[in-house]
Amino acid sequence: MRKELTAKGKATRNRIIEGAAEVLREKDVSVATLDDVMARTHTSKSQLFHYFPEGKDELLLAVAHHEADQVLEDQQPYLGCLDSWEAWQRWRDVVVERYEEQGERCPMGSLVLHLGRSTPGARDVVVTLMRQWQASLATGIRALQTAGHLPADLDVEHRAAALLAGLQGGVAILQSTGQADHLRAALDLGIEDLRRAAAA
Amino acid sequence: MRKELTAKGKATRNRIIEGAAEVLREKDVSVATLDDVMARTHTSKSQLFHYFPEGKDELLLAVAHHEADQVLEDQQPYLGCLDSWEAWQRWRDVVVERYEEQGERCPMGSLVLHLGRSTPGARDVVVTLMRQWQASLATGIRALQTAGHLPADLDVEHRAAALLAGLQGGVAILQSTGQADHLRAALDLGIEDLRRAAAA
DNA sequence: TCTCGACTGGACTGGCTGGTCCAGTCTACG
DNA sequence: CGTAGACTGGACCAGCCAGTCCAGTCGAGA
Repeated sequence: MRKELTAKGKATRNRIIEGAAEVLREKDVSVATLDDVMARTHTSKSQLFHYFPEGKDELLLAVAHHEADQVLEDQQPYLGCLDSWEAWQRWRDVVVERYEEQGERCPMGSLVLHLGRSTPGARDVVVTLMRQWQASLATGIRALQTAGHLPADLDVEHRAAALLAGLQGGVAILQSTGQADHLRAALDLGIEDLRRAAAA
Repeated sequence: MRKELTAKGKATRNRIIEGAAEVLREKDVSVATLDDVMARTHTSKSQLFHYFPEGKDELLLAVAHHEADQVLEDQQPYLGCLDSWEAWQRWRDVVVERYEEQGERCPMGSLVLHLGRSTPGARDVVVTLMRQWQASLATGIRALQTAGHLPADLDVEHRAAALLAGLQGGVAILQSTGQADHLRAALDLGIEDLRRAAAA
């Protein structure tokens, strides 16, 4: 990642990343080849290695970063303002819709799984993503607290963690079985239980 | 899968499956090769293709079946008798322990992800596994109902689905980040909320 | 206009790996 | 025994694919 990238160079680099992301949304990492990326982005091998000297893994890592950003962005503006029960409901709908549409393909998941521990920094992408995600949920819960909808002694982080786990699991099951029931159940009951905690 | 397998043949076939399972517990599917399996099981290529004429995918599918059985078996006898709050707690402990020990490697997950839609029957393995898993949880919740610990009008399947999602998500996060916090949070809050439903 | 270095094209290579083939051994059974 | 067919060994093949190399082109700044 040198600085000496021309505007043109930067554009090409981005085109490669985005093209690769598209490819990975269609086929699994283990099946996707550099040739696929080349075809999609109208670039040659030398360009790929020009912008990603470390080779495939470096490109894949860049794509992972790109996709991680995308994941959170796709939930906006809802994820950013979870300050009422209605807002939570809307967020739930968006999440369900997004992942139902995405279907079984999960670039992030397979990407990081594939890079694994071999590539330093791969794990960090997920760790950061999860932290940010959970932080957003926690912020939402706190917003409910300050609005007086939830008791102040609620263990916010614990709740947020469980909710995120349910969401992730729902998505995982959706991806491996094709059924969204679990995702819906996890989110609905997660929110419902939050409400119940309010009553308690 | 012909019938004409000698006792010796069966033994070899099983040795291959179990050896392959071991290999996949150490390295990802996309990295594991038939040579790895050969080395581990002291077999030759011709044997692999003798017992799995369809090649690698057929072997992998057999391993997936094997692993799916293993997953549920590892939770016994606890998963089978969730008839008291203490039993649920013990089950929780076993699950957490099992997956913490297993660490980031998840043969089932990557296996099915890798086989994907290309191999018919691959998805069925997960679907069946999830159904059985959820059924066991549902049975446990019903046991609590009949014991009078939970109200009779509780939506059992819905609860079981959400719990399973939380569990799966916790495992997924554990595997991709190395932290078991989410798994613990999901199970603890899942059970706690069940209890709260009892009070309601 | 000249020049340097960023940028691009595409042929080539080397290793890996799934899969094939055939020759040889063992074993259940008549 | 003997033999058919299950079982085993390992050499060999072919395709794929990441990565290399070099010969160019383009463009910004002196």
